[in-house]
Amino acid sequence: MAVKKQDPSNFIEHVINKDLEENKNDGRVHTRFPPEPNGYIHIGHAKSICLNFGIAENYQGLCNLRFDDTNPSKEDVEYVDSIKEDVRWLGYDWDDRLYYASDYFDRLYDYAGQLIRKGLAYVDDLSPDEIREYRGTLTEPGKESPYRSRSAEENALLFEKMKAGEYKDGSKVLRAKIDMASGNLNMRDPVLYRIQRGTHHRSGDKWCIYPMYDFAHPISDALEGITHSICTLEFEDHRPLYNWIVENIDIEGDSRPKQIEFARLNLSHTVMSKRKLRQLVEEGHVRGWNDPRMPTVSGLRRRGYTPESVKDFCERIGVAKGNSMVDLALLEHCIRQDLNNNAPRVMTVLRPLKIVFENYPEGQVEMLEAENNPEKPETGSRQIPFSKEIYIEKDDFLEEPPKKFFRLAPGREVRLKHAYIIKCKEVIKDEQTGEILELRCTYDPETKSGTNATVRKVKGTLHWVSASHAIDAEVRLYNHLFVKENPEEQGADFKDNLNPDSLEILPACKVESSLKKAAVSSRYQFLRKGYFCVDPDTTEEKLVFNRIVSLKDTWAKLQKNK
RNA sequence: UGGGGUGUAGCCAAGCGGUAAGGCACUGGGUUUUGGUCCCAGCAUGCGUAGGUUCAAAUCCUGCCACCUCAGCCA
Repeated sequence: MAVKKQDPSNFIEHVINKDLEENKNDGRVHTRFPPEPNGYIHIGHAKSICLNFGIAENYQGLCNLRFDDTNPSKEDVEYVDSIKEDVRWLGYDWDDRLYYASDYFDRLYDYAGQLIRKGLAYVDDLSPDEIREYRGTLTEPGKESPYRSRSAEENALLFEKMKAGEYKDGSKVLRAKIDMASGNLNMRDPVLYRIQRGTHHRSGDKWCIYPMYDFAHPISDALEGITHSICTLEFEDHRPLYNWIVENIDIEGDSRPKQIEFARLNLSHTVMSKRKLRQLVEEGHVRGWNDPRMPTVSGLRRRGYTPESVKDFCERIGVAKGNSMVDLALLEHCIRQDLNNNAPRVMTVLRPLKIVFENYPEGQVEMLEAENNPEKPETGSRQIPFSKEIYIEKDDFLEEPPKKFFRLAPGREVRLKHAYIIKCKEVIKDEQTGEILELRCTYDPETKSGTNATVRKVKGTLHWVSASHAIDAEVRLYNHLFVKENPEEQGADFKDNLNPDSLEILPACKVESSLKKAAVSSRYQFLRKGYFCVDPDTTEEKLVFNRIVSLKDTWAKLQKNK
């Protein structure tokens, strides 16, 4: 028995509360997530998954996973496997309620027979082109097919022969007999079954006729006892048809599922249709469905997003009926918040610049204590080596520092995180190119972190790694996949807006040695840089990191606004 | 031009006749050995628009405007 929610958080929960008050569905709440296995799911699907499974959780109801696999020409087990993995990764469980529309093919066929006997469906011999012509237009009514008035007996026989494979693909269809003059085109005798030979990923070659979505979906819902069938806005004008099917078919039990539509998710700086995502994959603009730049669930996972952050995002964006475009910055906020609390900190240098300490003894190494996560003191600390030669970040040094630049410059002092205050004495350059090769600095032994002498304040603190102890790594920086907020605006080819700098590979980074055995998929905060995740491309010889998201950077913002 | 929807801040989004929640973004300030985090403050005399009803309207009524969506034997 479902429990009414006290604080309905969107219009769908209001509807459900009302149904519960009115004692509909014996007090049950039962939803379903019904993907077609014809591609990898993306964050828009995640919104639907969180909605459907979330409602089941909120109301102590149930949510099924059902594959809507009524079109063998487009579907494949590869996709059903990936979808199951992705739903599980998000943290949802369908228990024993994994269904396939194809499981219902026999019953669907029988229900079609029921409609035929009631005189509510007929076999039509019109060609696809003719059906389109007869359908009329948005403003003019359609006209009835000459085959519309066949007897129930004849229709039953014809439909049986369709099933038996006696007709060519596309030569006949089964249509509902509704209203060719309806203002809603979906009600102008919609096609219920088509002849389409092709091996189905589950039923094999058993069938040569397949039910259409509009016929299979409401019946599947009813058979599973779904109470609230949640779908996206473009199905709004299919609702009368959905109801027509449910009302004209005698389903065992008394289930009257209700279709409710909400607005699909649009995210800025990316695209969200399977067709376009497929195009990016097939034309090689990305490295696959799980490329870390893709908004697919598998892409987000490889990028390093946590399921918690994705679910948090789905909750924050809300559920409504107005088309909207959510700012990618909100997704980034969600993962930053999660990882700020949970990711261990490490020091890495992405673009190394060497520093030699003139006053540090040759060959000496000392171990310094570094906290693992200031947000979680209980995670303790580790020891990191300090020595005569270290690397700092190239852009943490400027020969001619502008105002408000708090980092290193000739004659200036900064603190090295967890270590000492240092001073820049000399800049060594390539005589030919003028390129800065290394810095000569001194360190102040009185200023070791954690000692009393640390009362001395300097404006800037830099991260660093000991040159001889650091290990090499490749770091992949990701930026927006598209340069425009809405890549598909005004009919422009979305691919023209692809960001040429969406992937930046830094092959020669220096990372602290504690990362040596970092497990694939583990996440870290690279101090002052961002959150990073070990990519599966990592091998014994080569560490590879993905940047999940940068840290907020007010200095960079200042520069940009100038 | 027919049917179905939607208009609340730069972006999402609550609100359901009693005088505009919250989040993101943005802007100031404080703390800080991460220019991170955290904290504080600011950010719609206004709810597409014009009328009407009411003591009282984002909420109810009427007209208008804008945008989305539908003419697959896809889902």
